Amino acid sequence: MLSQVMDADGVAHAEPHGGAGRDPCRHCGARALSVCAALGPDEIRRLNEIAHSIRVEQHATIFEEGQPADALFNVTGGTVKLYKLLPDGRRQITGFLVTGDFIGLALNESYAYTAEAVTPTLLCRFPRRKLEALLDEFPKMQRRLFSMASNELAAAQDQMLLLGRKTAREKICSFLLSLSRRAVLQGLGPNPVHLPMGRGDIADYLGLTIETVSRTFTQLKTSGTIRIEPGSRIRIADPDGLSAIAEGS
Amino acid sequence: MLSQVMDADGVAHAEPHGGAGRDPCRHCGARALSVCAALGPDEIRRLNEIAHSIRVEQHATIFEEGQPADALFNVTGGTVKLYKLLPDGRRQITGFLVTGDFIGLALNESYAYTAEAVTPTLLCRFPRRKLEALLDEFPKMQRRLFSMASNELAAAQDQMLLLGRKTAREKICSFLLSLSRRAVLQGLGPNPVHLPMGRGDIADYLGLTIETVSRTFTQLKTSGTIRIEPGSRIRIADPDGLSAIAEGS
DNA sequence: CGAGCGATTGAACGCTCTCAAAGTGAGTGG
DNA sequence: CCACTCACTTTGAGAGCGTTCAATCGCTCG
Repeated sequence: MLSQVMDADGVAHAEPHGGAGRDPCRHCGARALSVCAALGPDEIRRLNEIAHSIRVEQHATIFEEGQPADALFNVTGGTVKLYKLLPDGRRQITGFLVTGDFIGLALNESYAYTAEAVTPTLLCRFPRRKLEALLDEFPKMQRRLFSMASNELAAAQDQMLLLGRKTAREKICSFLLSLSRRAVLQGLGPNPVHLPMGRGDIADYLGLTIETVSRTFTQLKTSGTIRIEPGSRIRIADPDGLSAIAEGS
Repeated sequence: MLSQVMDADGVAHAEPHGGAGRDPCRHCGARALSVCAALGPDEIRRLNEIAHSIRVEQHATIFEEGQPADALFNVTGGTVKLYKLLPDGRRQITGFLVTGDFIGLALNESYAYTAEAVTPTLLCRFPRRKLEALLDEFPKMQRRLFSMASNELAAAQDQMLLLGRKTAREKICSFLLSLSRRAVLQGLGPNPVHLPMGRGDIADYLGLTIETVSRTFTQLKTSGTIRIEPGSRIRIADPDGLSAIAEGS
């Protein structure tokens, strides 16, 4: 529904689209999912004052690793990937963010990773200084962000286990499971799973190559664990089998 | 100096060693490094009231993955490893913690990993409920913990890049560099680097096997990049070379 | 219908793992 | 004081999983 609107017109650059004075929060798709869910009306109003809604076209860069971290973002529609690069071009995607996710929880002076839109994306932009001031004023907001950072830390540790110790097949199955669980959190069904990103992105997220990702999908399809459906969708035909493989048993 | 004291006597189990009423903070080795560095006298006093100093012998488990997270810890001496296990025993160490580090920043209901003492260790134990209450009272403390979580998140992302995209040699060099940098933060010299953990722990931290870790050390020694010294110490003979390898160039 | 990009498939290579044995060193007991 | 023990580390040989290089397929969009 969101992507339909956004597919209709290509936007060249990030472009203000509401903001202070207006009321972008009122129709925000992330309202129930993100920081905002924990806030009172007064806090929402103050957040509203410093926030600007931003639209980003597919494949556009939101910010780059090493740039001064002037702003934080809340994803209100679409999918974003975060990645780090080695000098020779090897890439590790550290996360895919969807509606409700916060970009920039690692509140440092400069961005530790590049953020890029996987699909056309809507963001809510918060100037860092102003947000930090608000955090001092509203401990509840800070508490909420801290809690989100905690969850992200736990997810990062799961990902380390995946990257360091799982086989290609286990990685793919874990990935599909986590997408399925996330879809449920988003209020969607657990099956089939939509993969907005390409094979290359999946490979760089799981520490594999495109070819291995593709071969593993084929193999899971052949074994009857999944079915590949049109529109970048994968149906989990054997959820228990998928879970069993994902956990290495 | 600390380990000398602790090597002198074996302690069977975690054992209170100071706490409310006393003043464990006064002589705390982490005082200048940890949360406490950002706190005022009043806050320190209140922390002091809920904290207990704990001594843990080498190889003892501090808590296990999945247990209810009743307490958080601050490492005040020694080295601790955190790890996650797959059902078949494969292990991923997600971090080595030293003096000043906080265990349990992922403030969830249950521990997401097992914590185990690599060396004899001193900890400062905070009951979770009481600490959370203090956090509400002292936003500055919460801010500090949030900031530590942010840093840990950034470190986790670096580790994902390492696990997913670096070669064995690059992993080892990155590991040595990070230990060297950490030693400087601890007020020690950058060279030589002390490795309190065994090859197996290094392997499980870097997503390698013991044999590959050993072979890679030998190879770096042969190429003149490092020298292996007695007492689990490694001298970085060619810091620039080490950095170059670590970053993949 | 043709162009072009992403995905799939194939074949061969190589880095790391696995299995196995020898080496090393700290702690123990004779 | 020295030999023994046991755990850890190192070294060797061979195998395998995932990669690399290359070609084909198939979908989407002009």
